[in-house]
Amino acid sequence: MKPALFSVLCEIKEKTGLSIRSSQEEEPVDPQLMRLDNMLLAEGVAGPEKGGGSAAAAAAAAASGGGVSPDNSIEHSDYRSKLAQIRHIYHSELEKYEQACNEFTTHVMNLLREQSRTRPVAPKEMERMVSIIHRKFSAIQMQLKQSTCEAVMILRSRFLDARRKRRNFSKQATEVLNEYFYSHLSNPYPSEEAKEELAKKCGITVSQVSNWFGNKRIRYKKNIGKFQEEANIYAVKTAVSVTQGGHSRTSSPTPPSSAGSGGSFNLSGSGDMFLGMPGLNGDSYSASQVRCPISLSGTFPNSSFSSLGYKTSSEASFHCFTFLCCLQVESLRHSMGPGGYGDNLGGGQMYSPREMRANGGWQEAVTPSSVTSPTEGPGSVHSDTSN
DNA sequence: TGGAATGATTAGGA
DNA sequence: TCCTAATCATTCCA
Repeated sequence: MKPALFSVLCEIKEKTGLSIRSSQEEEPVDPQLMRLDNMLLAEGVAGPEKGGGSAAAAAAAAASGGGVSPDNSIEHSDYRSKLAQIRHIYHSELEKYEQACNEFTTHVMNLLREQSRTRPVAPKEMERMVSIIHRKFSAIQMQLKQSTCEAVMILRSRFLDARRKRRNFSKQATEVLNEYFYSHLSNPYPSEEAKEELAKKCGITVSQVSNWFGNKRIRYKKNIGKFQEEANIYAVKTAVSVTQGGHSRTSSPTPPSSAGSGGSFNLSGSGDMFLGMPGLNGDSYSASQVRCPISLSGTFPNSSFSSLGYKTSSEASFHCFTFLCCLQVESLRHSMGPGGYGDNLGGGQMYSPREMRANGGWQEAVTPSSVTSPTEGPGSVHSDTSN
């Protein structure tokens, strides 16, 4: 009687909702769980340990776009160790979770088996019970994954924040950048090649060079007066370096189209601008170059002259002025003759359309005030032939 | 220690 | 993609 009753009960159970419910249990994989899994995999927390942390660190470094600083390796190792810590905690928690899940499932299965002696427990019912337990545990697993992801994100943001810490460029680097800036004041938009050259010379990245020029342009434009003295110093420096090292070139300047004028960027010589040889940007005489002899007297600290090898400011002024007179003649010669500056700029050696646009905007805002001399007279030179 | 200087980041535009 | 302009965050210096 008992077995017969048992089998009938089983049959009834089969026919009722149980079968329906079991079909409903075939749920698709949770998309959120998938996202978390993917993220943990990408961050190197889940999946194979090999290269995970370093790959993520490298990715973070690449994302920041910063240069290679000596501290980078320290920061990377710090990031890696923290990530490894998170990974370790995650895996140990995951292990605990799996263990608990298995233990609980076994426990419930045992209970059901025991109960099956007194009431009908179908295999499907057992399966259903197991899946319910697994679902409950997967919710916990999701929480674990979520908090792990959060931890990684926090670590990452901290790592990137730390990378924001800046170091001032070396004096020499700033000097090089300023030299370029003031010698190309009419168009302070270095080409890609010039940026690379500057970056190499300064020991910084190209993007840092771009940042520097971006900041410099803005700050110069905002406060031209403040930068006037600096501009003068660099103009004289450049003039001196050219006159002292290249008088022969001054007396017989290389035509703008000649080899070497546009192709290579020579910072130390900086002859590009003064010798009627456009630099990489096709620059000719810029505002700063023209301004040089105008505001020399009175505005220069004596130290800047002595450091350049002059005894007095008037000596430097004279030297510079004489030089610019030669320049002026050359300028006229080039602008009138075929293959002069017009040709050169038209050829657009290093001018990109963007640069031309930007240049226009720059000159509109900057050139008038910087070219205008406060002291009109014999020493006053208006030779902005770059326009 | 506060303000200036400066490198980096971000949003929006062309 | 590069630029400007604004802003942030850090470093430097009197």
